[in-house]
Amino acid sequence: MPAKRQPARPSAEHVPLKHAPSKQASPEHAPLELEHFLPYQLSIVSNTVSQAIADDYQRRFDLGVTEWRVMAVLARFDGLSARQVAERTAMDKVAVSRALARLVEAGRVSRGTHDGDKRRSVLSLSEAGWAIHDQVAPMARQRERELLAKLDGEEQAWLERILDKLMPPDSP
Amino acid sequence: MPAKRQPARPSAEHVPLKHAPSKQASPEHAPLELEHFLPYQLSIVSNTVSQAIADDYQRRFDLGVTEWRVMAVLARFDGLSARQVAERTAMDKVAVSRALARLVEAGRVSRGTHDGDKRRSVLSLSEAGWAIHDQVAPMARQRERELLAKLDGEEQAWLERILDKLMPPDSP
DNA sequence: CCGTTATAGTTACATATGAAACCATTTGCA
DNA sequence: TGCAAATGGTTTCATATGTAACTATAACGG
Repeated sequence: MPAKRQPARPSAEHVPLKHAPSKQASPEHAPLELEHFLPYQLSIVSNTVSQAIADDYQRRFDLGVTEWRVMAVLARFDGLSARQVAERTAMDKVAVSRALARLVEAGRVSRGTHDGDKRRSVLSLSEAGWAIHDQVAPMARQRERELLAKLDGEEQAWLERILDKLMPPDSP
Repeated sequence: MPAKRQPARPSAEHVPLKHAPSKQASPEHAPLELEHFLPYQLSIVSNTVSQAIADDYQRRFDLGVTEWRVMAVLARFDGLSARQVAERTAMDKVAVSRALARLVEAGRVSRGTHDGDKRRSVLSLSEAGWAIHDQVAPMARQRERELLAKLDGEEQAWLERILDKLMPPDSP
């Protein structure tokens, strides 16, 4: 199956290579254009955004992303168990366990035991937890707005719709 | 500043809480709906997708995501230096250094020294590297197609456009 | 009832990742 | 020139994260 010839790849620099460029002009190596490869783009955009947001509260409150996520769901659903938190945050139970350890230690979350099932925990934001939450939540929203500001209204609507479709069908 | 009353949050379970739910019905705690929070969605979708793709080649070729990215850019741009690879992959130089260490060790990338600047390296995929590349690239594309298959044509077009806009303005 | 199996959560280990310190070389410029 | 500052890369260390093993409790089947 004779291969279709590729246009010569751009050579990065006009510099004589010391070592052989292996199969430089060889056929069929249709290379990925990373910067237009969807999973790559998603990863970049996601990391950039998350990083930007996290930087805000990370240092200021000594609060990790995972911890923040846990707090966010406890703000909406009081009294969840660790497992339920895991479901709602798309984190695995180990991550949740660790986040909770820190949060409880810091007095931001209170942990009780489920009546009638001593395995389960019953989790709530404490006063201190709420105080943090009420500062971080607006910051997060603000960052989201800044991100969306790069798009016009139509694009924003589509993005919302598209992400909803791409989200794995988990959280109830 | 007297607060606007929130509708009572749904209580997670119909179970008596042992410990006080702190400020259960307290006002003003407008909680984030994580599952509609853009950065969160991006993170989930991105991780899900990357994971799915990586699983394919990770085990089969003992090839990490970072290594694959390096290979992908070397497939397009032969003879790059490590720093240039870093730029093109949005990875930091440490990550690139490590990825290269493994790739060179595995004989998938050959590393020379730049004539006239002994600090710089000159990188190329080796034969073995190309062999891997030519197997992985189609797999990656296939996964991308599967992801896009969840969207109709119009949505696909918008997504592409939107991601291009959201991508940080780096790679030349 | 009692033993098996499942579930909630934690711990331990191994690997990944990021920041900063660290060489070597090159560049800029007094 | 020659020396301070910058650049390319690697190493080190501290932290994060994932997998598997483990503990405790609960549910199930005979």
